[in-house]
Amino acid sequence: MRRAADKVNTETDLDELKARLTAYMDQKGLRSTAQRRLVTETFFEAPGHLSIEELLEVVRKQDPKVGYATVYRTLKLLTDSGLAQERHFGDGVSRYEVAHLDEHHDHLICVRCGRIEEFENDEVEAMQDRIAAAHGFVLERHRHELYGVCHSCHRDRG
Amino acid sequence: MRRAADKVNTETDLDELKARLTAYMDQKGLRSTAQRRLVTETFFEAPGHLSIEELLEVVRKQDPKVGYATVYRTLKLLTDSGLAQERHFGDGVSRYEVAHLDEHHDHLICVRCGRIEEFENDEVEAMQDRIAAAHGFVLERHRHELYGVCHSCHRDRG
DNA sequence: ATAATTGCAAAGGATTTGCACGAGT
DNA sequence: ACTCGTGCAAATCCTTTGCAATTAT
Repeated sequence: MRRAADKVNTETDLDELKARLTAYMDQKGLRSTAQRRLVTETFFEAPGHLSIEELLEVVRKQDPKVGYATVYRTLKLLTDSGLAQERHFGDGVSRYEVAHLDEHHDHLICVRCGRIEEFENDEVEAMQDRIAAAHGFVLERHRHELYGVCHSCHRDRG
Repeated sequence: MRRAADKVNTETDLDELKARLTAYMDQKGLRSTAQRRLVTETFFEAPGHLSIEELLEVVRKQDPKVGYATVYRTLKLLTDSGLAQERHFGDGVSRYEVAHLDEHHDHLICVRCGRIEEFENDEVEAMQDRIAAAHGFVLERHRHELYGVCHSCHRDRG
């Protein structure tokens, strides 16, 4: 089990991600195009929690002709294949992060500067299962976000 | 401290809510109109987690001429005054619930039928404070949602 | 009277979709 | 060849806003 603090995807992770994507696309009869390769690799290598707009900006440095629709469609493909996860932090835009292959984590969001940190807590996870069970629910997933003021913002202006 | 299971607002709650709203409006120099009274009372008496559309539907049974904008604006007023809270459960619409005056709770959402239940767990709350502190955050609020299959959906189709 | 509120319709922002053209298999 | 993918623009969905008419104070 990796720790949530390991933010950067290693080269091995990247290979693993690409392999999974290829497998998924083969199985569905989908095609490997230059745009898809560009978008997916950019996404896999980028830091987490990007919006479509942010991702497109990076992508266009390589190929300025790529359109919004392609990025939306490619992220949908990644989400469907389980390699990306869509997140909403309340600012109206969808953000995506690479699905970590062997861990689960949640988020701390600074309400002043927007910085996003990750955390992971097995006790909370265990408690969630118990809560769900007590309500007769079979848990599939959850969302757990803590909003507050991060250390540097707190230092800077009380 | 009331329990999250007490879903229906009592008559006393209703009076308290109205009193707070009146106080807020007086202080801001806002006016009491027939539409506002209708929207706010409908909202206060309705079960939690309504979308604007759902609320408007109920409101229009009393007065079919009320428009979307009025409901949006009134809910904004309620949110600003602290009497309503806006929620997003991932289906693209904003939902609102009456701000409970003396409790905090989170949500369990059935991914099949959309049913929403509430839960409350002090241990989890305490843990959140510790997690935030460990990351140097001062916590303001959080979001904790459990998505799964509820008992009746599970019974009905596995 | 004065200023706030309403309802409509138009504008906004994010995301999706239709379609003709282009590219992968 | 055949089908899927792309890029553009138009369409859609939810929400906000401008404005003239209406209403509360």
